[in-house]
This record gives sequence, C-alpha cells and structure tokens, in this order.
Amino acid sequence: MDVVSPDLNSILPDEIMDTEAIAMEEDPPNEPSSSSTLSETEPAQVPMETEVPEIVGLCPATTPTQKTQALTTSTTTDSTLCSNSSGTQLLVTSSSSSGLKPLTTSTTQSSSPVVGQTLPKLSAPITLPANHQLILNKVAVSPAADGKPPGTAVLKQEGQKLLVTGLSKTGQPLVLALPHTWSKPATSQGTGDGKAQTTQFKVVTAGARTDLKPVIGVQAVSSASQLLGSSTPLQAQQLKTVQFTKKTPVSTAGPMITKLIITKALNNKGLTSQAAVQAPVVTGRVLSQTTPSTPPRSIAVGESVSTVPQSISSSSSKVAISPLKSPSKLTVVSVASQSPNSPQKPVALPLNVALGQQILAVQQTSTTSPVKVGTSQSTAQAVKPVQTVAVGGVGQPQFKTIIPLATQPNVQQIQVPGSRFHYVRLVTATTGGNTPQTASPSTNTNPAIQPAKPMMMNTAAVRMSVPIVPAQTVKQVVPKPMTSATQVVTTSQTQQRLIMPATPLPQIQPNLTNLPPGTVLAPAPGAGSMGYAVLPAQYVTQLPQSAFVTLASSSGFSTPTSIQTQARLPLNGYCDCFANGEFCNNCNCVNCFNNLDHESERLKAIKACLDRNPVAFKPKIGKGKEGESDRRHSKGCNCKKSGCLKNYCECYEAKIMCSSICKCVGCKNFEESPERKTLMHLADAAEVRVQQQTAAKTKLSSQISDLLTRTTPAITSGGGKLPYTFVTKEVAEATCDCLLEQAEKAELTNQPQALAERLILEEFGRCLRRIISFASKAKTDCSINC
DNA sequence: GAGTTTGAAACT
DNA sequence: CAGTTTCAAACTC
Repeated sequence: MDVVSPDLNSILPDEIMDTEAIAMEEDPPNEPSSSSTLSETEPAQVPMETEVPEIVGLCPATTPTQKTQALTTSTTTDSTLCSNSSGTQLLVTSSSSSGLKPLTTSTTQSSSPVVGQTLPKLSAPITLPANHQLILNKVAVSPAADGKPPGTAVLKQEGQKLLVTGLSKTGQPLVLALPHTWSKPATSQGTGDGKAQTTQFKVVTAGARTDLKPVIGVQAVSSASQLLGSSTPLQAQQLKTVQFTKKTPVSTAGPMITKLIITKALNNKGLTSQAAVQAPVVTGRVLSQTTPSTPPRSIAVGESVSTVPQSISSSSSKVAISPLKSPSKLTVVSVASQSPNSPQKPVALPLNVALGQQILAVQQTSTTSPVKVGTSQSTAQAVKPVQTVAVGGVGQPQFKTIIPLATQPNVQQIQVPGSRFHYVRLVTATTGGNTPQTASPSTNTNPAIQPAKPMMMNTAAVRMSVPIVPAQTVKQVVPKPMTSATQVVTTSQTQQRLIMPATPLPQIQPNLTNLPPGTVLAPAPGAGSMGYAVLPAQYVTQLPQSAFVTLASSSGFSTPTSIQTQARLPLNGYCDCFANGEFCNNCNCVNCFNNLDHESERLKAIKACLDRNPVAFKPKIGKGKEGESDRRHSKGCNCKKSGCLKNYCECYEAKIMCSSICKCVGCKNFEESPERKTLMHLADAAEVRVQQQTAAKTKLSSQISDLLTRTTPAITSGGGKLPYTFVTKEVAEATCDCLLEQAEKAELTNQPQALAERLILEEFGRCLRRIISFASKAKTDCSINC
C-alpha cells in the first residue's frame, strides 16, 4: 500500500533533508510510484485515500496480510503507535471531542476547496533513522479567513517544517498540522465496526490563536461518520492515522517493530453547517506552508489508516521533520485514556528519524474516542505513547513535554548514574517472535508494547532515548557513543518543561507556547476539568508511564485522598532530589520512594505537589521584571531572624538581593546595606585567603616533588652536592671504627667524659672531611673521564 | 558529630 | 490567608 508519494522529498526543506534523521535508509526517495509508497496515483489500492488529499499517508505499502493484521483493531486504542526501526514506538493519537462536527464530507470530495488537488503529494515513505525523533515545529496562527471556525487552532507549517498547533481556547482537539503538500492521505481503512464513538482530541496550541482552520474531511473513512457521529450525532470528524512501522530483525527476541503512527483528525467544517467547530482536530505535520487557499492538512490522530508496517525497503522518502535546531521544543504525551472502541486504524509507515530529531507523538484518547491503534494492542493499556514535539520557535524557546496519564507505559525512564541527564526510553514493540502483523489489537496478551522498565543507558536494549536537559540550563547533549541505536538529542533550549495533565479529564486546549513554566493549564471550557501542569522536563522524563496510567484513572488521583496520602510519602518537597525532578541516587534518605521501584507513588506525589503548587518544580530563581536584576527569587524569601544575610535565606544563598516580593523581616540583603557590604568584603577576603592558601599548597607540592626528583644517585648534575652513595657500608663501618678507637683512647687516658665526647666528635668531623674529600675527588675524576 | 537555629513547605 | 507543624539544611559548639 502506498503511503507517501515520491514527491515528498522534493517538497521537503533542505534543512530537513540534510539532517540525518531524514536520511533514507532504504528506498531512494525519488523512486517513482513504488508500490510500497502511498500515493494518490494508486487509488486502486487505496481508493478512499486518493480522494482525500488531506490525509497524509506516511505509511509505506504493506503486504495485504500485514495490513490485515494491523487493521484488526476491533478493540484498538485511540492512540496510534509509532515506532522507529530500532524498535522505538511513538504514538501519535488524538481523540475527537464530543463537540466535533458531524462528518459530512464524503470520500469523493476531491474538489473540496480546502483540499486542493494541486497540493503536492506525499508519497515517499517516511523512514526513521536510528534517531527516532521527529520534530514538530510550532505552527503559525492560521488566519481566520480560511473559514475555520473560531476557537479552533490550526497548526501551520513554518518554513517547510512540521507544525503542531492546538485548538484555541475553545477548541479542544489536539492538532498536528501536516503541510498541505503532504496531502496524500494514507490508506484509509473502513473501520467499519459499529462501535462508533466520539473522538476526543486534546489540543495543544503552539501559538496563541483563536481561529481554527477548518479542514475538510475528504477521506471517506468507511466508518468515519459512524464513529464520530455515533456518540454525538452532531459531531462528525474524519480521522486519519498514519502509522510508520519498520520491522527490524531483532536477534533472538524477535523483530523489533518501530512504528510511528500519526492519526489525523479531519474536521469537516466547511461541509458542516455548524459554524463553531469544537471538535478536536489533530493536524498532522505540514510539509509545505499552508496558505489560505491551501488549508493545512490535518492528520487525524486516531484514525486508523491502515497499513501494516511495511518493510523499510519500500520507503525512500524522508519525513520532513524540523531539525532540532528549532528554538522551541514541545514534548507532548498523551493524556487521555484509550478506548478500545475506537474504530480508526493507524497507518503504518516506515519512518527513520535521524539523530537529533524528536518524534512528536500525541496520543490523545478518551474512553469514547473512536481512534484505534492499528498496531497490536486493543486495550488502552496496550498503547503507551510518549510524544515529544519540538516546536519551532516563534515564541520563546521552550521545551515542553506532555505526558499522557492514562496510557500504559511505553516509555522507560533511564537514569544514568552520575549523569544529570535523564533519559526516556521509548519502548519498542517487540513481539518476541511476533511480528507487528501478528500483534492484533484484539489480543491483549500480545506484547506489542513492552511495559516500561527501568533501564540503564548502557544497555543495548535502549533504542531510543531522549536526554532531558535540566531546566534552566542551556546545554547541548552530545550523543553518547553507543553500540546500540541509542538516540541523543541535541538541544539548545534553555528550558524543558513537561506538561502533564493535572486532571483526569481528557480534553484540554492549552497554548503550550505561551504557557509560562509551571503553569497549570486550565481545562477547556465545557470540555471537562482536564488541565495540564507544566513540569520541569527532566522530571517528566523520569516519570514512568505506568504511573501515568495510575494518575489517569478517573477515580484515581483526582481524589484528594490519594494526594494527601502521597504527601506523607518520602516524596515531598523536602527532598532536593525530588524537588529537582530527579531520582534519588546515592542519597542518605531512608525509605526512599523517589526511585523506580515506587513509580506510582512518585507520580502521585508529583501530582500532589503540583496540585498544591503549580510551580513547585519551577526554579525559584528566575528572571526578574524588566529593569530589574536578571535574577530574582520567584517567590521571595520570608526570613525573620537571619536578616537575609545567611544561607538560610534563599535569596542570599542564591547570591541575589532581596526584592520587593520578599516578605522578610529586618532584611539586610539589599544593595546599600552596610552589613551586606561587610559580608561581601569578608567573603571576598576569605576567598582571597583560600586562593592564596591553595596557591601556596600547590607551590609547596611542586617544590616537594621537584626535590624528590633531584635525589638521584647519579653524579650527573654539575652542582656542589655529593653523591650519597659514597657513604657506603664500608665507609660507615670505618667511621665507626675511628670513633670507637677515639673513645677507647680517651678512656685509657682517663679523660673526662666531656673531653672524651669532644675527641669523638672531632674524630667524626675528620672522618666526614675525608669522606667529602674522596667524594669530591671521585666526582672530579668522573667528570673528567666521562 | 551532636545539638541548635532557621525558614521553606506542608498542613490545618 | 494565617497559624502551626514538619522537615532538612545551615549553623554552632
């Protein structure tokens, strides 16, 4: 089945093409109309898709059997599963919101204004290199003139980059914008199952915008209307899922399956009479910049398009993914729980992600969501999507991560001892002899996705890991040389933030780009109480996916009881490791729960902390207001006795002066404070003393070592020193004999003791002079002869 | 190293 | 929001 048109490569920006991530491992990108690639030119195989240009087919062609297996998702989950060749799975899913308009567009609507047939085709299969990361760039605000309903956010492509946009305040769908050039829809498969449910989409807004660009649902998903409309007749949404799958033979464990599934939700606003489209629209990436005339194509997250993971060989195309150099990064983790009833099927595409790229996987599922995961797992737990979205930065550079709470862990946290970086392992779908095809959604036992387990970076099993840079630090992570396909992302972002749902509700419409760190995203109006909290990225990465499930449970963490209970756990603000979003390592803590063995408790504690204080994990020392000092305590101190001149004061400890927001009493930590100046002088003097002492020690050490090196027995040096080797045993014995003889002589003559000692000492002096004389003579002779 | 002081965070 | 409690770091001896 052809998923991507061969024209895709030409469309891709150079920067993307140049990246390794885009490098095609297998089929040449320009290979025309390969049977494996998904293209419009092959309507016969995918007649529905050909008519729907909006859908981006990312999946390579798959064998009928594979396709069948992949599509056997009667109980598929909402999330789509993406995995790279190395076995890493990325899930990109979305659930349609109940507010979605009914899908009125038919598959035959090739002439829909929104979907211009002139749109470039994306036929080349996307291959993910070992890097496994796809970067989604922040989408520009789509003009309201497009006829999109207000309140709906649309992700636009910027600079040929994949854009991710979220719905506006009112909008709730998570939208992954695909470039219109990526018009070729993946093979759609009529889910056909009567279990049509309303798809709920969570929308992450990369940029603040209120307008939603309507996407005309072109794809005739066989059950699209049923799926979306069943739960809510008024809501119709076309969803399309693009799944990238790549099978890589794994030694004995069986083939590792890398899958990238992007489900695209198409909103047929133009076809529907309803003006306000609240349906969550998941827009897939946009390869080309969308214009009003050419509306951005949305990839239905959750719609299963069908295809079985195809061999990589067919895909020569490259996935246009913005390089990591984009200033902002957004990591999104699916929040909602997956519903087994989702009719949509994913399209599997081989995707190779180059190193340095992040794969954005948005899994958004609701119990009612029609989206199904075509990959092997029917149950919601089966899919554990970890999604990382790199948002190209129009706004301030940020790295945000959204973690799905309701999904099963498919991410493994990796903590490298001694390393400040935490790694997240995307669990690959290893079937242990089960090929992706074999993994049917209906079977729960199929371990399409292995449960997240703690791993170390040095383990070869790590297929995809994303180092998380500690918040407030600008760092570049240099890829570690590893034998395995371990992936390291180089980031230049100053901060990484994890956005996790603060509430169990599935729908939110946060504008991620505009969210300040630590912000708790308010629940979408009328969409439930779902909210997102922004966490330090390093912390998020450590979160085990299993914990997400626990937190996501509707009855679970929402109850205050669980939170209070967790507050008693060792995981609290008192622990610096925990407060810093790190696991305790080599700490002296007792009964520590801040480790992998207590993932669920830890997550609960985190949730509790965030509930109490949304900025609990936000750095205390931040940037002050304009005109003020660059660094300022975010909350201000509350000192009463220390005068803010001791390390008890957080301001003083951070070497910053107290500000107007401080509530301290008797503060002396201000610019003109004489006490402060005195302390500063003392501190400077002490520092100088320390430096001097250090320098003196260093000098002394060097002198000692130099002295030791000079104690060579050889007579090589031309100095006045004599070789100690002349004081041999014989010389010492002779000297002693001389001294004894002198002592006996004094005794025989009855000399007083004092005189006797003097005679002995004089004799010793004569002996020494003779020794020195011989030594000097020997030295001279040696220097002459040598 | 033990005991005290201190202030942030948690708790009520 | 204020008062109290808990906690661990900072500090003192």
